[in-house]
Parts: sequence; C-alpha cells; structure tokens
Amino acid sequence: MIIGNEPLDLRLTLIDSAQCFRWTERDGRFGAALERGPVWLRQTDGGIEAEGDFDPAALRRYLDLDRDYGAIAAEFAHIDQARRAMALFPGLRVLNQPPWEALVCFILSANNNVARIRSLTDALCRHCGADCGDGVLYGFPGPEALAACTEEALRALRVGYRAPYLIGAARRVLEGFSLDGLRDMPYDEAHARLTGLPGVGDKVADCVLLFGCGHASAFPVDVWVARLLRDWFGISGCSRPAMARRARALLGPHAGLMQQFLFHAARMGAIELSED
DNA sequence: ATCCAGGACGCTG
DNA sequence: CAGCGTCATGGA
Repeated sequence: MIIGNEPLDLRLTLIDSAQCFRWTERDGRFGAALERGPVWLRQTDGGIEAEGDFDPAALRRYLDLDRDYGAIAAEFAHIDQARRAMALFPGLRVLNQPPWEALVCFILSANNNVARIRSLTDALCRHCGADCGDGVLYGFPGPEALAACTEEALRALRVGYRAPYLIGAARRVLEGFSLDGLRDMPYDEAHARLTGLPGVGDKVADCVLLFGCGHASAFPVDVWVARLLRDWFGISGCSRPAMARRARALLGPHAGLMQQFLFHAARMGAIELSED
C-alpha cells in the first residue's frame, strides 16, 4: 500500500545518513523488521509503497512523514549556511526510532565508523533478535534479550569494549529507567538522565534524544559537525558540549533536524572544510 | 605500520 | 573543570 507521497529519499534517509543502522537494501527495496514484523519500502511514482506487517500511522511517524519540512526550511531561511545545507538534500528526514534502538546503536557508535556500526547492529540482531524466517530480517533485541547476554558472547560479536556498556544499559532499563519518559521531559533533564547510563556521554545522549525521543533541538557534535561548526559558523575554541550549546542557541528548537543536514553535507564532502 | 571512525571513561593537574 | 591516555576493531 502507498503510505504517503511526501518528499522522502529512502536510501539517503534509511542508510546513507547514518542515523539508523539496521535497514538493508535488496534490489531497490529497503527492509527492516520493525516492532510488528518485517517491512519493505519502495519508491514508486505514486509515493512510498510499503509491504509487510506494520501500522501505517506508526510507519509514517517513524519516517517523519507528518512533519512539514518546507516549514522547517522556512525557519532557517535567514541563516545562509543552514538554508544551503538543507537545500543540498531534499528527501532527507530525521527518523523517529524506538528510543531503545537508538540507545543501543549509538552506544555501539562510539569511536567507530558507520560501516562497522551497521555490521555490529546486524550481528546483534542476528544473535538475539527475533527471527522473521526469511533469513534476511531480524527484529531488534529488547533489553531483556541483551541483559541475558554474557559479556563474552557480545565480545564474540566484535563489539569490543562496548560489551559491558550494552549489558549495563540494558539492566538499567530493566530496573526501571524509563526511556519513554525522556520524550516528555525538558531537554536538559532528559540529557542529564541519559548520560547517567553506561556508555552514554554528551554526544550519544544527543543522538538518542534526537533520533529516538522526539527532541528536535538535540544537537549531536561529532568530528564532522565540529569541523563544520568551526568553518561555516565560526563556532570553535571550546569543548564539544559547549559547541553544541552554541549551535542550539543559534539554530533554535529544530537545531537537531538541521544538524542532520549539516552532518551529511560535511561527511559527503559537499562543503569545503579545512584541516584540523 | 599508522591513522581514523557519529566517543566514553577514569585519572591527573 | 579541563586535559589526556586508554579502550577493541577493521578498513584506508
């Protein structure tokens, strides 16, 4: 069925933009096992076509199809560099992922590259996620499944020193740490709570808030965004968290959405950045 | 071989 | 609070 015809570039949003690491492409279709089961997406002339087991409204929300990106662009129209970055990638959207998935994937992301984050995420899903039976798609393991893993088993998947972080975070969630509660909490409080989890520093916390908790102002600053803030916005000479604060103050309540366009522009070499 | 990757953590000033 | 070494892993 067609779930919408809003601007959405599936490959860019689900795979290339590195905000999510568990979609796979098979001959022009993009698949993942979401909460209800396997889903395959495809671009057609009539819009985005989806097959599989899903709730259409939930899938639209996951893909952020209900947000007016034209209005977002208008918000940044007066900031030259921001407007240009957004114009570079029409069809890029910021996903609304389950917070647990964002938490696990971005704990894995620490000091790691995108290809390996994707590889580790896949290994984790195959090891203890729900088997869809097609040999391709696996569900994302919940905190119960992850907490039940031994550190040795996770290290065997090549997650390295992140193994105890994953188990520790899973246990905290099982003990009552509410990921869903972060959504309706002020940004500062939600961020502070997240950084109390093992393996979660300022940057990973911002990724979880932006990609999994609906905090559109959360502004992750990695190496690429740091270079870009320096060269495009003159924000430099301070720590990464301080850079994030200044960027949020400059870009406003949807700063995080813009961050995704800036990140991708920097990473793709679409803008000129000087050496460190 | 050395450096880098969507960093976090623990220890020292 | 800031600075710095360390932590696995694999590709360039």
